[in-house]
Amino acid sequence: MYSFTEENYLKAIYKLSYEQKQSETSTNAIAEELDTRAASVTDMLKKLAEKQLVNYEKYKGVSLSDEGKSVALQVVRKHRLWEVFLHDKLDFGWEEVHEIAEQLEHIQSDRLINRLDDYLGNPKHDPHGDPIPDKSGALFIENYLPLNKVASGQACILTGVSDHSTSFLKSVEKWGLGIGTCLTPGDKNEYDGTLEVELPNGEKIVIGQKSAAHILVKI
Amino acid sequence: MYSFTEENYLKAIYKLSYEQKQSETSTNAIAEELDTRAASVTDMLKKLAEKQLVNYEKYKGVSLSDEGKSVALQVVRKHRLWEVFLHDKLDFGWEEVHEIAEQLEHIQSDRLINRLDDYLGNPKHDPHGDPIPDKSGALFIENYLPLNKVASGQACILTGVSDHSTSFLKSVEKWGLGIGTCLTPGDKNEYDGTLEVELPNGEKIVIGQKSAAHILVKI
DNA sequence: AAATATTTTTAGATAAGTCTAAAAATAATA
DNA sequence: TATTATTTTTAGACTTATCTAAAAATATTT
Ligand SMILES: [Mn+2]
Ligand SMILES: [Mn+2]
Ligand SMILES: [Mn+2]
Ligand SMILES: [Mn+2]
Repeated sequence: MYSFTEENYLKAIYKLSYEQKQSETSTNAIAEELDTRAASVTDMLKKLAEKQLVNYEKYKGVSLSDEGKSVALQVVRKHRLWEVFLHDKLDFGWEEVHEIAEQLEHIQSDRLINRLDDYLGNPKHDPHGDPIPDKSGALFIENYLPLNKVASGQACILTGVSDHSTSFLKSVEKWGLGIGTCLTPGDKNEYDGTLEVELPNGEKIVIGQKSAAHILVKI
Repeated sequence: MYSFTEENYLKAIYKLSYEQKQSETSTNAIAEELDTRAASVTDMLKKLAEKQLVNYEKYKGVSLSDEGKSVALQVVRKHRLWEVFLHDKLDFGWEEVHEIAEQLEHIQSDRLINRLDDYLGNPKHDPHGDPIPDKSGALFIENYLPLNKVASGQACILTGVSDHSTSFLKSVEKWGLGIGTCLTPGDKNEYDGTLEVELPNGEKIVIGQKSAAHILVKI
């Protein structure tokens, strides 16, 4: 239906709008997200507007139309379900699944993705804790809290990460943390920003401010 | 490494060479196999020759180089392993798997395909009975016999099909046949070419000459 | 061998997606 | 407000893959 490239643009616009918490996003932001040039983005935005997938006015930013958002959510659904498959069935680490899912998310077959969903047991989250849209594109959004906002002594559960880079995911794993781990933040070093965190086994680890901001938890 | 399109051309040349039992194949045959025009094929053959993937001389046909054959076999491996996944794990019928595998065969990740292979239990054949090349591209070719060449009364086992069209596969299924079914050909009607075949439960079915030629068996 | 038919290749165009460099619009600063 | 900086768009070119129509080469008939 829509090309590989069109799907990637729609997904990028969706992601940026979501992260920036506003429906409009900019040409430059899209270019950076897709590792391409602003001129290429402008060209594509014109095509997407032509096809009514985005609302676009020159110099005034762009937002997804209903149809565009629906396509983007289907791509996100496919991406996250394939990540679950790679992680749960093929034993790939959570730092490895994203790259392969970037390719698999473009396979066109509703029947395939719905059967995969069933085969995986209709998971609600991907290996990074991100929610998986259902068949109709509905997404249940939970407001998770970054660990650095949690009060000292307040026990909480790791539910996701907001940085998917390999280096960050590997260090989270090295600390012995993963989705579902119970954490209790302790003392914060006001000088260098590091945070002490207690694990269920009583062990205490120290993590930097930046890491604490990308570890999402629920209380 | 190689584009979607390049992979499809290499696979087509491999398939035609294999079917025609000679390494050389023609521009027109490739055009028909890929549902494109002869002029497009000529253009692509020049590019593939440039990249040393095929041996090509104007007006003299084309054959795969060692590297080209290796790429083609990897694509075939991926195609057939994905067909097994779709059939065995996601319960797709053998008439449905090919179309989806045409997309999945282009996913680039050696680690993925090798893990998938292990996950599926290193199958030797796809749902149509076709052999699956191993990691190194080695293919164990068995000489199966079309059912119409089997002597009357000689029991044999269905091991594959040489036509993958939906209509044929559906009719084979309707007769209650599948990979592994034991068959005993009986009387052949010399007038209309139909063949009587006995099944393990004693039931007798009648199939046409064309179908009998596309049902492969071993004795 | 000459005429005809078929196959294959070339020539020139088109579409999708990308790029650089320059121009235009908008935003920030003095 | 005028100047400067940043962002965005246009203009024109390039790549990959495709097409039609015409020319060239090869194969088949008479
Ligand atoms: Mn991902
Ligand atoms: Mn994810
Ligand atoms: Mn197939
Ligand atoms: Mn097959």
